[in-house]
Amino acid sequence: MDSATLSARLLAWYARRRRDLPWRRDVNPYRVWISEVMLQQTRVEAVRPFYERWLARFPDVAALAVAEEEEVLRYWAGLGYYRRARMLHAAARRVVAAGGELPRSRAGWRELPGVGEYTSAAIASIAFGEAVPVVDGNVKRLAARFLALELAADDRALHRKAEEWAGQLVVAAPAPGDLNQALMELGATVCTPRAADCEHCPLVGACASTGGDPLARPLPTRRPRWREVRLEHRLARRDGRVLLVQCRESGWTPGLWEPPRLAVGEDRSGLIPLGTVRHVISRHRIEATAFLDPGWDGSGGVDPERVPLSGLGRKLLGLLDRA
DNA sequence: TACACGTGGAG
DNA sequence: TCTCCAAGTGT
Repeated sequence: MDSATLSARLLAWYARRRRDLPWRRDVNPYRVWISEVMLQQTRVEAVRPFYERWLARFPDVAALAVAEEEEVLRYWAGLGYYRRARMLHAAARRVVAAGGELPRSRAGWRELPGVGEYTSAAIASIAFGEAVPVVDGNVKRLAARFLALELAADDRALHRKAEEWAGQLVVAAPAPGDLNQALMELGATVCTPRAADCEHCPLVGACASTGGDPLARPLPTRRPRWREVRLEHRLARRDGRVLLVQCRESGWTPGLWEPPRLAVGEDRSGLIPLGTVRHVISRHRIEATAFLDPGWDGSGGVDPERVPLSGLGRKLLGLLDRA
């Protein structure tokens, strides 16, 4: 089956089955940009509320550029991969400093911090109709199954094959942005990692995995080993304020806030064990024990509503509320 | 280049 | 409970 036919099938399926998502209403380059960055390695359902709040507070690139980083991070807190927010903010400031016009081409977008190979192609195709393929996890999975490629998800060879395959489809499509979104939508809803609903797939028959075992591809990747980490934190509260410190630039969640860690060997006399929380960051499994410091003099106190809390910080403060 | 970077949902 | 992994990017 030729690319034009496949593209037409995908577009027809997409027109019928596309989900109603906030960033698919009132499409403009800024909104597409925000949605694409939020969606990096993040599920649609997780993004939805963050996107709505963000757009209400930062409706355009100018509003984002003039905001303080602390507030930007507060609107991102809970979404994860916080570097995305800081790069988004830096990019907005750069755009505004250069006159306020957002780029109109893939190459222009690619120069902005936080906008890589995938995101530049997504924005250029969706917001400007540029016929460039997107290669995300969905497209790679679809390509592996459609072309019956015995390659692992993290294999660069699969990335190249997927780009080539999607490239043929997107140049054959009258609406490149919709074609790209159709591929990703298909991967997210019909041809998922753990299920393949071939009955409802517009590519059934043309796909090399039809009647076979689509779930066998792409091949499994090797996982990095978990690292167990034990931490101890000092918690204190006084007059509605709590003891918080800002995470270092070199840490897991730079710029975010959490209760300070107890150094190894630090004096624990006078501290009361509050409990333990578990938290996962990247490949680290953290077990954090909280100690209440009833003698805190209030110095360094922060209103927890006013700063972006790390996930671990949020869990630790939860122990404080129950104490 | 391999690795670091978050979080939460699904099975 | 546990593993996998989601519309990636930067170093």
